[in-house]
Amino acid sequence: MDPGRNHRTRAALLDAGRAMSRAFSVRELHAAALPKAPRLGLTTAYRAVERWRDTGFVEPAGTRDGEAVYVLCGAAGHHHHLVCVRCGATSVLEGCALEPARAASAAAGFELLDRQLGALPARCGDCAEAGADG
Amino acid sequence: MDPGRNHRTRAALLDAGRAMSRAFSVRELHAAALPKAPRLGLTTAYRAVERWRDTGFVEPAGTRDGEAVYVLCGAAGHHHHLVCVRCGATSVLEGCALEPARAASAAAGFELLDRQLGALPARCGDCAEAGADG
DNA sequence: CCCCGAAACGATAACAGGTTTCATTTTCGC
DNA sequence: GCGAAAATGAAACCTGTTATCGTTTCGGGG
Repeated sequence: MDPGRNHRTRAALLDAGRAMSRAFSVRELHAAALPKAPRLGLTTAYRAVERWRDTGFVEPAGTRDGEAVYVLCGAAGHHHHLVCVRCGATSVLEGCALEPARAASAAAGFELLDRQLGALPARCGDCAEAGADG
Repeated sequence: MDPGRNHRTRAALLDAGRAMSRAFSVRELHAAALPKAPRLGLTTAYRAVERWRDTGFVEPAGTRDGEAVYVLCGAAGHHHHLVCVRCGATSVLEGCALEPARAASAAAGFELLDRQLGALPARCGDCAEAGADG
């Protein structure tokens, strides 16, 4: 995560991004970085996330209320994220729990694009207790 | 799929929907039904898909070029669809190939919401040949 | 066959997320 | 410091989707 030229703005966004412990939207990132970069514009937050996505620092985790959300992706090897659709809490599935699905897909003549399934919708323990069926 | 009151419009949309052999957007459905219902408005197509989704006749299959797309969901039991992200071709995975993933998720304290994974991104054989890596 | 209330329709406007534009500001190499 | 290159951010724009609202269509009862 080279901030490139040392723009304070970019550094503030990077700090805010690193501090994210759950799935976050661009708007949330913007709000989180705002205290450290008061004049931060939403456009720049979008550009930062775009760059992070290209470099693999984050990956898309679907949408929440119509907004695209992302998760930090520190690990390098093949893995998948579990993302609580309610609170955004995340967990990592090491290895490839989708291998059976991939095999079944191949049998059907399709190649499963599990790369695009980097984030799997789930419900965390806390939210399961808190109720609201789904 | 009760067309409810026999509105020609609704019947035309239903016919067009049934004829869809691949994942389709609302706009595509609208275009497909237009010949049989010349004055068909886009709003009505949106309403039809909404109703179909509520009744389980179709299910969301992600987005393509920013448009939400849907797949027919004839089968009733637990199953998943494979959807080619390139051409929209679909296939059905009977049974639950995601059971291992579900088990792994439970071990991490998360409940995998495989209902929300009704459509899995994939690449069909034809498009795999046709090239364009992904 | 005609009338009536209810439901569905469809043109338009409103809305929201996301992207693009472009003038201004910041940074880096000299 | 100085200038070029890159980054920033406010605002305009585009597009998919939803809400509004007057009009049309349907089915049933007289």
